[in-house]
Amino acid sequence: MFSGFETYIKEQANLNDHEVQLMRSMAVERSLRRREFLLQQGQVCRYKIFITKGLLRAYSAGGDGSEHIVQFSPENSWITDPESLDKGSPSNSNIDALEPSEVVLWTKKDLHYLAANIPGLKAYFDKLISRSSYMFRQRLLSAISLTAEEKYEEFIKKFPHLLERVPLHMVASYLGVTRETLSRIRRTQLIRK
Amino acid sequence: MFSGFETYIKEQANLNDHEVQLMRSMAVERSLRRREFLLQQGQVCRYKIFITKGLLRAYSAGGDGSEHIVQFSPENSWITDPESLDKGSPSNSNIDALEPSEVVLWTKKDLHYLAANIPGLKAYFDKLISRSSYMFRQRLLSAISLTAEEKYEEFIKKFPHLLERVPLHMVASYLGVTRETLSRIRRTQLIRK
DNA sequence: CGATTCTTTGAAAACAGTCAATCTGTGTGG
DNA sequence: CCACACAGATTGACTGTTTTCAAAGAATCG
Repeated sequence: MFSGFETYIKEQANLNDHEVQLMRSMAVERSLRRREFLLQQGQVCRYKIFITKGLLRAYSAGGDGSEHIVQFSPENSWITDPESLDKGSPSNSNIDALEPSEVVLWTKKDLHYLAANIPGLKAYFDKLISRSSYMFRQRLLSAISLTAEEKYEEFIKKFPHLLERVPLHMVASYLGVTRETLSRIRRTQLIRK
Repeated sequence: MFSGFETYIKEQANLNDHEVQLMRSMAVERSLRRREFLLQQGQVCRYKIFITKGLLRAYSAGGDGSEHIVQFSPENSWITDPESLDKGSPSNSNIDALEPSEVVLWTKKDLHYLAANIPGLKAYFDKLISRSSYMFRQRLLSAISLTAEEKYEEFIKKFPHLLERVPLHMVASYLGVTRETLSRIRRTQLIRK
């Protein structure tokens, strides 16, 4: 529902009531069933999505059955394919719901209008982009510098709550290892104690 | 020299002469010797750096001798630690010159002033941040989904020119494999032909 | 030239992936 | 309420890849 978003955005950005109403007037609310898609590889991404409830993920699927998860997005976070949305190019990502979810979404056109007319929103989006860039840079560094076990421990520290909501084979896919390897890492950690 | 930057920025952003002069008035020009540092791990990053000539890199060093290269920046590109610059937090990156280089740099304070007073520059910086975010996202995906050999081939396709300017052990460090592994990948590629 | 940096190679060990089987818990339909 | 299907997690045996360590061969710079 929109009210969840309203609460959130008022904490994060400096918007007056009129500005929030403007956002509401362009927002689309959707409920998602588990496994429901909001974007599939090859399509052009048309929305920027805010999650008010539930859990979504963005992932890329290889020709074989392999899936590589780029992002988990729980309630009070955003998800989209920024490059596809921005350029109108075909996405190489899928976005789907891991839990029954509630989302609010806007089209690119409306976002442009909103950002151009609500300075506080523009500033907030700028901050979002920066943060996401820092995060990917940091995660890339981890990917090229840490062992599988270290990556797993970093994941636990950063997202302790996610571990309880996401099946382990998806954590493995997020870390870039197979589910079997992750399972063995967890076993040796148990044994060591 | 600044003139190299001036040529570049006039192509990339919509700046009038007065705006370019404003940028010049706040710019610091520096010549760098090979191996000279512009930032070392633990310091707060104070500059955003434009390279007019030469080649710089940003990398993170582990307690052992390991180095992990996050970015190469040749002439007509930017380098900094965005998060450290932005937040004033200690950087976990080093930035140094791989070739004798010429750079132009600005402090955070001056950049804010410039971006706030030159709309075209702000738009250009926004685009830079987006691009860098797309790049890291893509590179992360490659890091968790490709084999070492595929990553090497992707690197060659994306930066054919860099291969001639960067020692192979640094390419290895950028890809997240050891120099020995990269050497063996290259050998099997030769044999296959 | 001499020193340093860079690249390659070999052999052994550590690590991660694959394939196949089993085990667990959950939820659904009969 | 039970039986069964299904998704998730684990395990073993095996294979393949990457790292590590040590050494030596090229290339480059001053």
